[in-house]
Amino acid sequence: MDNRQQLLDSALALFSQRGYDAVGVREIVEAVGVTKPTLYHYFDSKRGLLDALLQRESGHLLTEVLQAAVYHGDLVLTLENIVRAYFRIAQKASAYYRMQLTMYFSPPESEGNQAIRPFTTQQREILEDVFIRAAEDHGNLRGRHSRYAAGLLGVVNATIGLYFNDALALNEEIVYQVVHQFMYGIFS
Amino acid sequence: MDNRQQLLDSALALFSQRGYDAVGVREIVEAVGVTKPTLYHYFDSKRGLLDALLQRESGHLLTEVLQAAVYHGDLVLTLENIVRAYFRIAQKASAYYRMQLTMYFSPPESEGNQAIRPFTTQQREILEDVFIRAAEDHGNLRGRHSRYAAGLLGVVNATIGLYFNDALALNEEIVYQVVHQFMYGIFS
DNA sequence: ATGATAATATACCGATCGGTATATTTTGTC
DNA sequence: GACAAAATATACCGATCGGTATATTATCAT
Repeated sequence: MDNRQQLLDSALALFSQRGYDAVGVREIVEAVGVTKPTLYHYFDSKRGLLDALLQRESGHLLTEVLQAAVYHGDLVLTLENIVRAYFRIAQKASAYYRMQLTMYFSPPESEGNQAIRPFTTQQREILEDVFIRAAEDHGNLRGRHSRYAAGLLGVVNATIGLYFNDALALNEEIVYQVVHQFMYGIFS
Repeated sequence: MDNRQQLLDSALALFSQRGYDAVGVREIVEAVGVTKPTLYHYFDSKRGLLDALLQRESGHLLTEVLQAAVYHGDLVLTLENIVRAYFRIAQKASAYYRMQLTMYFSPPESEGNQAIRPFTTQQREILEDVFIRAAEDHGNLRGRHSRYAAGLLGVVNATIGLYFNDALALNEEIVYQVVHQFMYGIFS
C-alpha cells in the first residue's frame, strides 16, 4: 500500500505546482519510480486518483475547521479560531491548500472544479452556520450569512495568497487584524 | 482581419468555460469554422494566442478601474467607485473576468498564471496606490497598503464569485455594503 | 510447498496534442 | 489583367495523452 500513498503524494505535488490538466499520469508515476499499471491498479482513472487525493487531504482541513467553528456567543473569538485554523492549514498543508484554491477558481466545467466542489461547499457551510447562529445574538446580521461567509473566506484566501507570495507571515497579529477589520472596519 | 477577432472570441469563450490547458487549438478553430494554419497565421503559438487575448481584454478593465481609482480625499467614495467598476466589468465582460480569476489562482508554474501575472499586478498596484495616497490623510493606514489592497480585492472577488453562482445580484446596495463593511466592519 | 491473489512490469492501443510544409485561394495594387 | 502578398486549406509531423491486454513477480494463507 506504500505505492498508493506515494502516488497520491506525487500527484499532490505536481497538481499543485502545475495544475491537474497540465500534468500527465506518466509524470506522476515516473516521479514515484513505478509504471502506469501500478497507478491504474489503485485508481480507476486520472479523475479517480484526483478524487482519492481530495478525499485524503480535505479530511485534515475539515476536522481542523470544524473544531474551530464552535460558536458560544463570542463571534470575534470564533472567527479568530477559524482564521487561525485556515492559516495553520495553509502552512502545514500548503501544497493541498494551493491546489484547493486553484480548483475552487477553476472554470465550472473543468474536472478540477467539479471534483473540489463538494469539499469547498462543505467548508462554506461550516462558516455560514457560524453566522446563522451568531445572528441569533446579533439580529442585524440576519439574512446575510452567505455574503459574510464568502467575504471572510475571500479575505482569508487573499491573505493566504500574500503568504504564498512571501509578502506576509501568517502570525497571530495577522489573525487579529483580519478578524478585527472584518468586524470593526479599517480604521480600528 | 475578422477571423483574427473571431479566433480570440472563440478562445475566450472556451478558455473561460473549461480552462486554457483543457482546450485544444483544434477546438478553437473548429468553433470559428477555419483551420489551424489560419490560427497560426495570426498567432505564433497557443500561448501567443493567449497573450494576445489577455492584451485585448485587459485593456477595457484597466481603463475602467483607472478612471474609478482617483483619490481626492474621500476614501469611501473612491472605494465605491472602484468596486462599482469591478462589478460592472464582471457583468459586462463576465467571460473574461471568470478567466482572469481562474488564471490568477492557477499554479505559479502554469502557463495561465504566468500569462496573466503582469495584468493582475498592474491592477493590484492601482489599488495599492489608492491606499498609499489615502494614508497621507489617515496615518493609521500607513504600511498596510498591500494587505488592504489584497483584502478589498479578496472580498470583491468573493462577491463576484457569488454573482457568478447566481447567489447575488451586483447592484448599488452590494457596492455600499462591501465598501461599508470594509471601512466600518460588520455591525454597521 | 502450493495455490490464489495482489502488485507490478512490458509493450502496446487509438486519439489528441501543438505545430508545420506545401499548395491553393483571395485580396489589393499597379 | 498581371502580379505580389496576404489568407486559408490539405495533409501531414513526432510527441504525448489516458488507458489496457498480457505476462510476470511478490505476498500470504493454507
